[in-house]
Amino acid sequence: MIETGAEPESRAERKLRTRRAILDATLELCTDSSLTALSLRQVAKQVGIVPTAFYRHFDSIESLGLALVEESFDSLRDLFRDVRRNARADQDPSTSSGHRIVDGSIDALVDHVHRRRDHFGFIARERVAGPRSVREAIRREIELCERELATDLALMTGTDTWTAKDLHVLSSLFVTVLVATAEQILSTTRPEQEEQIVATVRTQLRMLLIGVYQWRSES
Amino acid sequence: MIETGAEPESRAERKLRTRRAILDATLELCTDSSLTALSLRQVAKQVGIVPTAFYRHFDSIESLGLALVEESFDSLRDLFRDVRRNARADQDPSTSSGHRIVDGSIDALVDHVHRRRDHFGFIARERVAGPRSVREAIRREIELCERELATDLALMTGTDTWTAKDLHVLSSLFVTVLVATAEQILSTTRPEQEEQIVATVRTQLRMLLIGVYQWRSES
DNA sequence: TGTACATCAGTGAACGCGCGTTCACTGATGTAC
DNA sequence: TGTACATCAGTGAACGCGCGTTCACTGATGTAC
Repeated sequence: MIETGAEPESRAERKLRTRRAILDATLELCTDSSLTALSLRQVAKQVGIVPTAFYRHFDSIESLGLALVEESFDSLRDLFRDVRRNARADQDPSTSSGHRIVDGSIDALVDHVHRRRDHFGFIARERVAGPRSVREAIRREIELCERELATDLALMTGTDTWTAKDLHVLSSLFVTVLVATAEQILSTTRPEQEEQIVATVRTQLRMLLIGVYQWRSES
Repeated sequence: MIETGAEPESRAERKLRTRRAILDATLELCTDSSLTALSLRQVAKQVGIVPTAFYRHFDSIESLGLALVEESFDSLRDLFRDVRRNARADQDPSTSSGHRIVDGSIDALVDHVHRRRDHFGFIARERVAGPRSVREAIRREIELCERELATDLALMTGTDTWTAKDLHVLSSLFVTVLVATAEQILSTTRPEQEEQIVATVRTQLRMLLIGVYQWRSES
């Protein structure tokens, strides 16, 4: 086939593009309010298709929600990857009490939340207010993240004597603080307020790290 | 007037009773899904009144939501009062590293969350998924709680040299963990899972307390 | 105490509207020969 | 390469239903004299 200026778009490509548009429209439409308050017709209207065309892509708003859980957690895992790379490149906790790892992780968090407000907002909201199946899917993904982070923490200096249980306990606390911080960043638009949030969480993690360095697991 | 067996109910009393029924019906109907997905007609049906009678009590679902924020935070303040009384009765951190205060506070949390699942669930959900005005009202109330807790923390042994800022930072971390724990308790029905949640948060707070006892505020 | 009037919580019909879902369809793209 | 047929993303009419809100109303409770 001879290449022409006008790109030929296959049926499959076009379908994928519409699917993408549905996902984007949904993220945009539920920035406040939640999936459970969103109608199929609103989504179709935003995308520019007739309501019935929606069914070519998803069974229901709920299954569309499950697809959004998957792609939102891709964004969350991107953040985790950045944090991990950051921490590996900066292994000198003895002199800094982990300050640089904390600062770097928070910077990464802020950066990723800004870049994907839609995904992080989606997780924060639907985690408690979405349809049951969506809430459960999010809970499962968060548990995966906690487990993953726990194995990372085991590689840090100072945690070599910890039990697996204690590692998971710490991991879960980090994830809780991370989620709460993301929620706070998302709920403000004023930069000086955001700086305050960041300064607060930085101090919180430093306080916590002091405890971590002193902690000895009970057999 | 002569007292009879059948109680005479004034118009005002009857109105209050209906108002109460509307509040209760709303809490029950939105245990999953959120206020924004709730219709005035659903509420009226549950209460057993005609939809238009709703307007005798509230302008809209949103203003009904604001009333529920107030009464839900009454429950939260009850919890805070219990925790405070508990902590005051048990002032011996030197020997226990605050273990007994932590344990007592967590017990109080679990107890109150069970007794008012509806109120705590309402706060957790509408905090991120409610109508804007409801979200804002909840944010304000939580900030009040944080400030209140900060002044309580100032009275604890060991924090006498802390800056006001650091006290608030710590207070906000406690509230974050408290909210997250309440959310987790609410999302499970299996007792053994709840024990696990409680054990986890107990360890988390103990780790944190070690850091707190070592913390020195920078001038 | 009795009467005449005011108040107001709750009623019920009606409205226009957006909802999810069904169904038969169109017409461009893809495939088999 | 050309033709005949299959696929299938998107269309558009139609359905019965629940929505918020309006309006004029009813009848029990409350109040003034």
